[in-house]
Amino acid sequence: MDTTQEHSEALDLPFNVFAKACPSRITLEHLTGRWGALTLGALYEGSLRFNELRRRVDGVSEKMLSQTLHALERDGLVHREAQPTNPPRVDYELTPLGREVAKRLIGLIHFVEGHMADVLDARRRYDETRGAL
Amino acid sequence: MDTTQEHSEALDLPFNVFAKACPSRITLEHLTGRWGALTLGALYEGSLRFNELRRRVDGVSEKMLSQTLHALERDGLVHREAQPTNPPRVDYELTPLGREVAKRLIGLIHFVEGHMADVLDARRRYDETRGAL
DNA sequence: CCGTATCCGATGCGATACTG
DNA sequence: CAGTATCGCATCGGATACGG
Repeated sequence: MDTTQEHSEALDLPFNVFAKACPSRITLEHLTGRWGALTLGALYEGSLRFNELRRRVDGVSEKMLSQTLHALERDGLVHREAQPTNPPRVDYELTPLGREVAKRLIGLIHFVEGHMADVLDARRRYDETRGAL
Repeated sequence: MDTTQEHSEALDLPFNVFAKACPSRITLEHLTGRWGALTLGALYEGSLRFNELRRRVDGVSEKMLSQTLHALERDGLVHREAQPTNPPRVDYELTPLGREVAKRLIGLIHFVEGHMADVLDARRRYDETRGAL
C-alpha cells in the first residue's frame, strides 16, 4: 500500500481541515479568503506587478492586497521578485504549488460564474417564500 | 462556436468575480468563507442533521453554522428538510448544484492537506529569512 | 512605483441564554 | 433537537497619509 495523501474524512492522518487546530485550515483560509482566491486566480495567467494586480482584482485596497500577498508568499504559493531599479519594479508569480491551487480555484470560479443564473433563481424563490410569511 | 460558459477574464460576459459589483463574488464568498467550504465538504458524504454537522465541522458555533446554512440554502446549494416531529429532526443535504461545488472544494481541500508539509517548509524558510533581518 | 503605518468603523464570530 | 437573540471582543478591511 502507499500512504501518499489520501484522507480528510475522520481519519487520523497528519492533516485534516475539519479538525479545529489543524494548520491546514489556516492555509485553506488563506486560499479561499476574500482576496486569496481572486489574487491566485489573477496570477494564473501570468506574472503581474503590484498595481496591475490591484487593478485586476477590482476593489482590493493596497493594504489587503499587500497582506494577502504576504500570506500567500509565506505559504509558498506566490513568488515575489523585486528588482532594485528606480522606480522599483516587483513581479508576483505563482509557484508550481500555487499554480495547482490556482487551477482548482479557477475551476471553481468558472463553475460559479457559469451557474449564477441558477443561484439567482434559487435566491429569488427563497426570498419569496420567506418574505411571504 | 458555443457560448456555454467560458469566461472570467476581462470579458464582458454576464458574470465575472473579478468585477467588484458582480453577485458571483458574493456567492463565491459564501462557498469559500471560513465555514462554507467545510460545511459543504462535510455534507458531501451524505445528509446530516444540525448537530451532526456541528460536531463534524469542529469549532463552528451554533450561530455561524446556522448562518452558513441559511446562506447556502438561499443560494440553492443546500436543501433543508424539516420533519415536524417531536423532538424535531432536520436534515441538510446538498442539491445537485451543491454537489458539484462541494466536489471541487473537496478536491482543493485534499490537495491542501496533501501538501501541507511543503507549505510548512515554505513558512519556516520565510520566517527564518525575515526574522534574521 | 511599491509599499508600510495609522486610524477607525463595519463585520465576524464565539459565549451565553432562551424558545418551540 | 434545532435553532434564535443578545452581547461584546477581535479581526477585517477601507481611507488616508507617509516613506523608500
